Amino acid sequence: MNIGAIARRAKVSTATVSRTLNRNGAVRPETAKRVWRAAEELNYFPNSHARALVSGRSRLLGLIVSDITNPFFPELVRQFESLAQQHQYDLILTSTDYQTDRMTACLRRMLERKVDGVALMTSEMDEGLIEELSRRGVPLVFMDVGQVGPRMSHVAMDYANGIRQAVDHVVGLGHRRIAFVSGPLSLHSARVRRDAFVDGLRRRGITPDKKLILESTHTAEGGQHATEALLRARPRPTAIVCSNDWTAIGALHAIDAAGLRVPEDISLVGFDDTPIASYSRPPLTTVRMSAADIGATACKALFNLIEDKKHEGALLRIPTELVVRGSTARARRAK
Amino acid sequence: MNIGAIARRAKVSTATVSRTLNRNGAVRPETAKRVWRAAEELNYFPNSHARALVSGRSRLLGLIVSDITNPFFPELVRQFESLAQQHQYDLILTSTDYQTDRMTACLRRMLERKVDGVALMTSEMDEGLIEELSRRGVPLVFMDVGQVGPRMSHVAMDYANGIRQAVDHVVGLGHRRIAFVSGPLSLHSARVRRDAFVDGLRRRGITPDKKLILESTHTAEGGQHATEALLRARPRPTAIVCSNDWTAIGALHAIDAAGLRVPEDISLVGFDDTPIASYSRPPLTTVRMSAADIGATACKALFNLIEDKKHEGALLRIPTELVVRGSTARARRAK
DNA sequence: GTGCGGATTGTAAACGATTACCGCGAATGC
DNA sequence: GCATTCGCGGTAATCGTTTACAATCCGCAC
Repeated sequence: MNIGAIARRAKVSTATVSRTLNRNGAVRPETAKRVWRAAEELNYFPNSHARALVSGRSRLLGLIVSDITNPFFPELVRQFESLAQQHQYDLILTSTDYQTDRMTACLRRMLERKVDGVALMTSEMDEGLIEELSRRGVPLVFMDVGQVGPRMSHVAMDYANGIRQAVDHVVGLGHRRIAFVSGPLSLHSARVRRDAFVDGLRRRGITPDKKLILESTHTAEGGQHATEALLRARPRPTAIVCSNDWTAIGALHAIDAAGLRVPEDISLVGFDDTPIASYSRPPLTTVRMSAADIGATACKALFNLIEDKKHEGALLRIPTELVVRGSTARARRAK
Repeated sequence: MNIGAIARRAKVSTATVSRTLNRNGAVRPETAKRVWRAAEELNYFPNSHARALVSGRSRLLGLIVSDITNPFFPELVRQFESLAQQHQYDLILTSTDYQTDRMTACLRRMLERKVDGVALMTSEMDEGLIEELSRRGVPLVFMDVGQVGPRMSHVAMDYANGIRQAVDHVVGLGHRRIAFVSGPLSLHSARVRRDAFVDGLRRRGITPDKKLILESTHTAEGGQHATEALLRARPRPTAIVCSNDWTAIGALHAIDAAGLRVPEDISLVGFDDTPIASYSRPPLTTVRMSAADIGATACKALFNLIEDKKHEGALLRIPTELVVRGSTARARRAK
């Protein structure tokens, strides 16, 4: 069931079959009809490897994330895939699991598969292979951390602004002892947020207290442990900003376990606005960074790079927005 | 940078290069060394399309799910992908978004890409294309709904048993008016669970009350609405079994909004044991069906089918386990 | 009748690998 | 000393497309 079989059945050459099936080149309508019918009867499906081999384009897009299990990603992947599908592209999804060697393997396979473009949102990098991809003209879109260059776009998230919004919000509510539960500081994006927190506090005339800034793991467990530690501080913080919704959920548990209440005793702010934020109790005040937007933006950026002859990359900013729900409240008068 | 370039540089033929790089065929060590060095120097990466074209195998696996955004899937995908990666397979991920035409498109693309196997967990099906895949000898693994046959395995989840465990648990706690929030009954798996609920009740000598069985959407919103309706029933149910953790979360909200408490006033059971279950307040009693297990089982089943010469499919059962947490308690003495 | 041009269609060369088959020299057996 | 075997490596066919180029057909103007 290849193009040759169709050709025989329709009594034409393989060239004509190809022309018909791809609707390019001129084919007399009656000839075309014969070809279509033959293809139909033989249940023909084109072989994309053969196609890719000769055309040099695979209609394959690579998407590399660190961990699909992180609740932030599914919506991103969904949007990305949906757009890719609309444009008849297939998606190769890989996770690095936060390991550099897996990242290397991923990129290598992308190279071998001749993907038409790669979007990546991970902190692990393999500079060598990235450069190799770039050298071979493979369009790249970095999400989170990255650069802009020829055939290289960057979807940047405005973490700094988001955290600043969070800080302004709780400061505006009268809080002064404000804690921050950071993600692993090995991650660039975590450092950015931590720095933005410190900076946000200073802007409002508050001297950050090192003891109130804890490193954690971007998980509920991490948030829980960090918060347990924070609650032992004296005087206790009256507000906690978390670098992630799930750490906030963990914090919620720790606070609950300590017999305190959110938001009456302690205000809590999350980050990302994943689905859990609206369904925790109380619902989380959080900073929205739309994963769907990011996925869609990245995919479109990739298409632009693929089609654009000028090969100019772009810097695309994802805005953040403070979503006030029930986990923050006015600070109680200092005792 | 193809095999020919390496051949020239190492002053051998392309055949020798291929033999060296694939470590099959006999090549004198010194010749091999020259080839490796040339490959290294030229930064060579094999072209998988050319490979696939001649070998007929693509080292590509298709994974089709209905919606990656459903919190049950990420862990499944992660496990599947991880295993695939270990075996040097790449993953093409597609979502059907619950639409049959997207399913058709997905399967068609799998066919064109000559994937070595497809695993699918969706309710949408395209019998025609499935059969086409099967006819072409593509191994298939169905999760959830499906059949066993030549080159066709089925990873079956024991929904019925899971629901029965849930029912037994609440009945054991003294509940008699037990409600069930079902998923959309257009889904086979939802019907199975609903039927198992009815059956479980009967086994314990309780006549199911139609008014206490509501169809919903497998989302938090759905659970919330359904529960609001349930709470208006008189006498009120004292326990609610949900067909999904997120509907249970929605139920939790509805109950809270009504000024009632879980588990004191109403006991609540979820299903799946997604991460949210342990981090809701109270933590959900739920039926665990390990998504990780399912993903791993499916992937292994696929490998078996790919390697097995006998082409025998298998039926693999995923067990369920009741996880008792804080959302269920003894029924209060009937007033 | 001849020549021209546009519309169709065919021939064959890529694309980049794998591999069946063959050739050649050296080692081995007798 | 000759045949046989084995180790190594080259030649060329093959996988299923696309596409440059050439060939053919047809209508039409002269």
